[in-house]
Amino acid sequence: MKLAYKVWLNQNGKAFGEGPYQLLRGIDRNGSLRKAAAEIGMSYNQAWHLIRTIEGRLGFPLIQRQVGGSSGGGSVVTSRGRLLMESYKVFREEVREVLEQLYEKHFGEMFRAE
Amino acid sequence: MKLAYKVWLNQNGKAFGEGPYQLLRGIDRNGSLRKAAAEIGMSYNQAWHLIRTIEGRLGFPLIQRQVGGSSGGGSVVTSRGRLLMESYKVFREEVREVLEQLYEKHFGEMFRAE
DNA sequence: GGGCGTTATCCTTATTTAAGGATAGCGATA
DNA sequence: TATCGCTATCCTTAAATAAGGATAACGCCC
Repeated sequence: MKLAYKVWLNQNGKAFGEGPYQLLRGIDRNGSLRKAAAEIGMSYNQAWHLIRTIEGRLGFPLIQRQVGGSSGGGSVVTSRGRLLMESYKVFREEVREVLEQLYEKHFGEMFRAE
Repeated sequence: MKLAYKVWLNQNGKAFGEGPYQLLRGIDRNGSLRKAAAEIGMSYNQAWHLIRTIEGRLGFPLIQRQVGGSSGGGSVVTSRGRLLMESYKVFREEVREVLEQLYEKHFGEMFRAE
């Protein structure tokens, strides 16, 4: 038995969460949405739709696109995107810690004896 | 913008969460799975499958069934079911409080100015 | 101007999950 | 023994979500 959870920002639907966070991290490392998606086992298709959708809900762009060019193009995380990404990074870690504590407090004993 | 989340116990899939909790509460009040389901807008079908599935995952019964009888039958929450229900009640409340605090801490400022 | 890899879309097909209808069986009680 | 409301299932349909193929456009660079 263990605790499971999902946490996300909501504004007319999911506006930011684990998926977008991982995607932004990958873009940051690779300079490419396509590569970032491949890296986390997500189809480019899905990744593209995801970023597009949540940008619409957030109301500001998370990445700056470069279509064409010597390397074919690429994407970089915007400053607001980076700010959100960094905040979420700390937030998710603190959430993880506190939820583990609460689980232990309320259910640890109940499910340890089995 | 606001925080959204789901928290549940997992053992070979969802083993307990908000849905089952509300269902147990309803059974406690009504003495009937059917009435409890109707009360929270869930079909009896779905409710029956839900209870059955999570009982399998938990490994112990949440309710005791009475098939037939003067009133047609009914269900009552078992003692272990009640224990789980009560623990979850407090757990979920503390989760709510702490997640609200963390959201405020990390995103309150970011999304207040808009 | 041709090549290349990326972004930008569209569209079709699976897969999963939700919804709901239908029906049998049960057993205390009147 | 007939009634009544509930549990126990099965089965079909609908809806939402995921998966993935296909293709156009773009623009630096050789």
